[in-house]
Amino acid sequence: MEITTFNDKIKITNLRQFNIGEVLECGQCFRFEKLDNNFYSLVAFSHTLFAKQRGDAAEFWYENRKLDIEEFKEIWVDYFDLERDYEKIQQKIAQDDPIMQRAVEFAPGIRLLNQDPWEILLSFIISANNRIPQIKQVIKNICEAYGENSSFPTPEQLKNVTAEDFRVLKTGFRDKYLVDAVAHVLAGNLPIQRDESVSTADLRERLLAVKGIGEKVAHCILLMGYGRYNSFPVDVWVQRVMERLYFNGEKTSVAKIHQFAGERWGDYASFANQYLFHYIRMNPEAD
DNA sequence: ATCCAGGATCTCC
DNA sequence: GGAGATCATGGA
Repeated sequence: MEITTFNDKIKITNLRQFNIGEVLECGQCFRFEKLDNNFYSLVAFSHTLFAKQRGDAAEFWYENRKLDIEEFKEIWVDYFDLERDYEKIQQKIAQDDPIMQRAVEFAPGIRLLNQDPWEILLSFIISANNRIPQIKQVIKNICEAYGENSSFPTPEQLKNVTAEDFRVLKTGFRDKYLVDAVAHVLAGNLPIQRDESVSTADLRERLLAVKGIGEKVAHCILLMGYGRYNSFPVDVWVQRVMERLYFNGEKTSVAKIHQFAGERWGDYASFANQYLFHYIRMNPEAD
């Protein structure tokens, strides 16, 4: 991977295991728009980034100002998880596993984004029993209503927002859950930056104490917000693909699926989860 | 029109 | 622990 700059853009060549479309559309993030094939805009850290890819080369730039190499390395290399060896991960999880091999080969350009825990917290509360286009719309509504320049609002900025206020933004029955999440963060019950000194078990307990966060959403937040890669969210899709392809079509409890994922994939379970989720969602009849 | 969505909660057993 | 009803919203 080589990073260079030209005009006011960043150019990366020799990109491996990275596809901007697969990264953004595999269900892990919500603030992005597809502008054309292999051409997207996305919002993170109060910045709108444009990204265009062709083969193993990609360009990244801002709309109104220069994106230099220092800033790209400071912010976006970590965000896109570009320093992790995904070739090794893919080999490891797909070894002696033809099912996982197919899932990886279907979208080998997936990367697990390092996203803001606070934004992920609210986003995945909103995701419960919801569709992705609607999740995106609700998050956009919240950003435009309370964020500075339509960036994701801070806990402070949501301090006095009521359930009724959220309801206007089309959150539906999740309005009170969002109020509770804001309160938990403002009370200091939940760290809103990645803090490796807090154990995953402790974080999980703290998350489950928030109304609207159950087992599945907690795993999503641990995975995408806090980077705890042994997390394994089990939604209807993952349950379906696990039962069909790993449990011989038999109905299986979430606890048993967690045990299986932990034993088979360990600290790479989250990567396996993301490949599987995207694979079954794009190929509902897959075997 | 009825069903359903990357679920969670409440109730009841 | 598990089964069933309910929860807003909007698209098919």
